[in-house]
Amino acid sequence: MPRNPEQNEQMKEERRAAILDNALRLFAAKGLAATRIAEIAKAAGMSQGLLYHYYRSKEEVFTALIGNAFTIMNGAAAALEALPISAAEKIRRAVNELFTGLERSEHTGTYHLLIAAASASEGIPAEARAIITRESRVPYEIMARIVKEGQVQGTVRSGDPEQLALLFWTTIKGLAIHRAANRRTFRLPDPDIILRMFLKE
Amino acid sequence: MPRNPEQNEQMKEERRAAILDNALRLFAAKGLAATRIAEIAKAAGMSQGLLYHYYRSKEEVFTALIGNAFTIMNGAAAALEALPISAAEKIRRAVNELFTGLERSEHTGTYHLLIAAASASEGIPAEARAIITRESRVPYEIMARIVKEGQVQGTVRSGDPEQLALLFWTTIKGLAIHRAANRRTFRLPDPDIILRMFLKE
DNA sequence: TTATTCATTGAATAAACATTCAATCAAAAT
DNA sequence: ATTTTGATTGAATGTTTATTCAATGAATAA
Repeated sequence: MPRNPEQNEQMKEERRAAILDNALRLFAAKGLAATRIAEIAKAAGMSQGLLYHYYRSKEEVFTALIGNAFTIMNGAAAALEALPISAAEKIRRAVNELFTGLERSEHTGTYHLLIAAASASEGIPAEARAIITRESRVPYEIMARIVKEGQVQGTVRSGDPEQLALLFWTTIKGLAIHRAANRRTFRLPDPDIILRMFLKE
Repeated sequence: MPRNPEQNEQMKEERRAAILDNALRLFAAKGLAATRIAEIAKAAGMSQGLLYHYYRSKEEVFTALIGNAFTIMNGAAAALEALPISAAEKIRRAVNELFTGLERSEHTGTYHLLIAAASASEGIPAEARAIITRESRVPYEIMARIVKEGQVQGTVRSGDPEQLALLFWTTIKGLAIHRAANRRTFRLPDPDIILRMFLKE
């Protein structure tokens, strides 16, 4: 409809966003193979044909989402690491912010679920697999550095930093997945229980 | 080939087992929708037609696996609870046995992954969903009782037993999924780190 | 007005796949 | 030997679904 260059560009962005938002929800809930292009298009309020005007295939939509997921997650992790606060405080804040994201049903929680499912799944697009291989270590590495820093500062428990970082993220993943499976009844546990694994008391 | 009644029955059991074993691996790796009946049949060493002689549909195979998963997991949890040992010892043993299962790539680990993915996924067969709804609380309830028992015995940390049980299982789930996504590089962390969440030191 | 440019649609196409089925085959019973 | 029984096969069927495409519409430029 619009030909005004700026408006046009903005509408295209909105279309793209509508596709990605709805695809994220559907892919996270049902997986790549079980999600129908027709569903995504309908949920995004457009015809199937138009969706193909914006993305070349279902796989391309999926891959775009995987890219976004890591941009957001790894960006947040990097921002956390850069904060001018103690390592122990970084860990506390990480748990609290991740919990807040899960509680509010923000995209973040859904992204976590998408990544967890995609990482474990064979048969995802090669490009998506490449992104996962390249990016998925980042949060673990960042958390391992924070742990090491905290051990130097004397506030974080001793133990292999990589193991502690692994447990940090797998615990979060486990909660995100459990929440997805139990949206109705899910209540977040006390963050202090998790922090016990990492912080001296 | 065989008409001898016992041999016949045994071969049928082997066929069924071959179907279920291979379907478990494939469903856990790719999900229900992305797994092809042709793949399962080929992996199980039989024609597609024969598979339909044993199960009416792909969904029926899937549902059978979900049933088995809970039979095994909930049975193991119940057996653990019944052991004549202290609550703290039960928790230690649970972590160790689950870790052993994960380490050895036994079925148990794959079942955990299957259940985690299936629970979070919409679009699984109604009967499978019903089994999940009915059975999935069991391990949480058992662990909550063990925690409560341990709190009475003074060896388990204070805190809402249900929250502690939730964290116990979501942490295990998170590790199982991470392992599935990183078979090559995965190394189990020190069990004591997890036990810190639950046991007094 | 008319022409042009793209977003947009919905139906057509073609491939993938679950499921069915008619035909074998091998053992055991007669 | 012949018949019966049930496992087994592989090709045929029909449905579902991703993808393509020819046609439409709406805004600007000429």
